[in-house]
Amino acid sequence: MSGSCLAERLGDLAPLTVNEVAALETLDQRERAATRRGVAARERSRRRLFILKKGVMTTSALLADGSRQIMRFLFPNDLIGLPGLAYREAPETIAALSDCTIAAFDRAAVADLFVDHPRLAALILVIGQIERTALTDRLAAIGRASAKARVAAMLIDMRNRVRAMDKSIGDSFVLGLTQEEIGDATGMTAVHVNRMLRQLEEEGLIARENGRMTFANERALMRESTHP
Amino acid sequence: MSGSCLAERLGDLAPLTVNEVAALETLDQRERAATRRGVAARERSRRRLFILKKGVMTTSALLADGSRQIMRFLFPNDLIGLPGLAYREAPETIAALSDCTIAAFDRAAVADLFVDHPRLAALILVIGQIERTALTDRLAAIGRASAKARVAAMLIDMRNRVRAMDKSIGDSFVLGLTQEEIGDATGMTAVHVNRMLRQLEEEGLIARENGRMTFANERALMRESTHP
DNA sequence: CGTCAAATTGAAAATTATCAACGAGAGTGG
DNA sequence: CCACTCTCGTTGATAATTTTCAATTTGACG
Repeated sequence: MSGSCLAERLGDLAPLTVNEVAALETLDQRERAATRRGVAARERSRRRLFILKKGVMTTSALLADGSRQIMRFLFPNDLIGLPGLAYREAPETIAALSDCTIAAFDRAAVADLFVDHPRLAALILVIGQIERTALTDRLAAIGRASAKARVAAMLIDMRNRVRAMDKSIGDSFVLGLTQEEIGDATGMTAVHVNRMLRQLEEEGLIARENGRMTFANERALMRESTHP
Repeated sequence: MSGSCLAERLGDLAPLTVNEVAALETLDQRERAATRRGVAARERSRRRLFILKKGVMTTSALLADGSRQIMRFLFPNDLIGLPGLAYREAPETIAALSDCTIAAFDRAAVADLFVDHPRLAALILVIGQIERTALTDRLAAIGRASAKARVAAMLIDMRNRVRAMDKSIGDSFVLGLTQEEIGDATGMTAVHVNRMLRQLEEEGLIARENGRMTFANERALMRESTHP
């Protein structure tokens, strides 16, 4: 099927009418590939709306002193570039963590879509609010939780998102992140991330072999993630 | 004038047509008062869209251990409850820092509005993204900046927002926050907030008398706010 | 005057960062 | 195939930051 992936995403939130699907399919969707570490940095200044079709990406902000804060991990079907609808200069830096495929939509065309199909606009608004809620959750975690709790929370969150794509995944999955990336997302040093992972492992909450992460005691891990 | 305050807010982003303004004015807007510390907590479960007309409020999340993370400070004309459009249970706890007046809109009526006036929907979407960008900025600050930098950044941000309401304000303003509230917003202890304020004062960046804050050296304060 | 929330301060403890070093594994060019 | 280099993970020692605990102090207010 050649269906629009935007239709697929919006359809997850609410059933779409045939008309709406048809309208979404008229959108010119331009595919592009991005390779690991091949930062799609140039996308920063463009104001396109993307959907990630394959792979994992991050959005992050670079700070004055060169440190980085990862804002969000993007999984297939995630929308990228919504803030670009509000700002001339999209403030997001986008990077691919693995080989990725993205589909780009013209911003103006999306805006036109809203006129004929206001319900689609509402769904995009809903997506924006869902993302925002995820951000506030992270803000609370980073602001108030201990380093170990933040790492535990990120592991659980990642597992849940990986599982959302592949229902067959249980408590073992491949976390395709370096410890530095985990640190950039949770606001701590790579070295400290290492120590926290080690602690979680020594306490029997997780196990690690190669890049594979296994939740040995998910209940305890969950408890740990809500610690002060 | 009895004009809709929602029209006022949206009109700040882009000129509205007469039709759009008229449509906004048909919205039933129910005024309500909230007093300092009189947490509008019950609003948590309701799914209303509010506009703050007078006073200052906060949205915050309460964590498992009783600590609090302030997500956002709300000033007059700010929209409250957008996330409620996406979730049955709005995850925000709203509290009034001073005596406030709010205007409530029915969520369903707002949704109906989108059908006839898609451009208004787009503007609401823009507001959502602006708020979101503010959140990502705070996430980066809390995740990566030092305590002193976070306090400095918050002071500057607050001054800017106060000044946005009252152009006559220069580098001296009343910061109506306790040090504990500053701590809840920046992710640190009230005691440490105190020490950081003291340091900023001793370094000649700010001055304090009663509740009044004065930027003695705004340039240096700005520099401090972008520190690692 | 009594009381209460908020601000302030010092001392000690806990958390997290920094620095420096080493090892394992993956590619790469000779 | 073998150095070689590079990134990533790991670890220890030490320093810096931030929290915690425990008093005071201050100012507003009934």
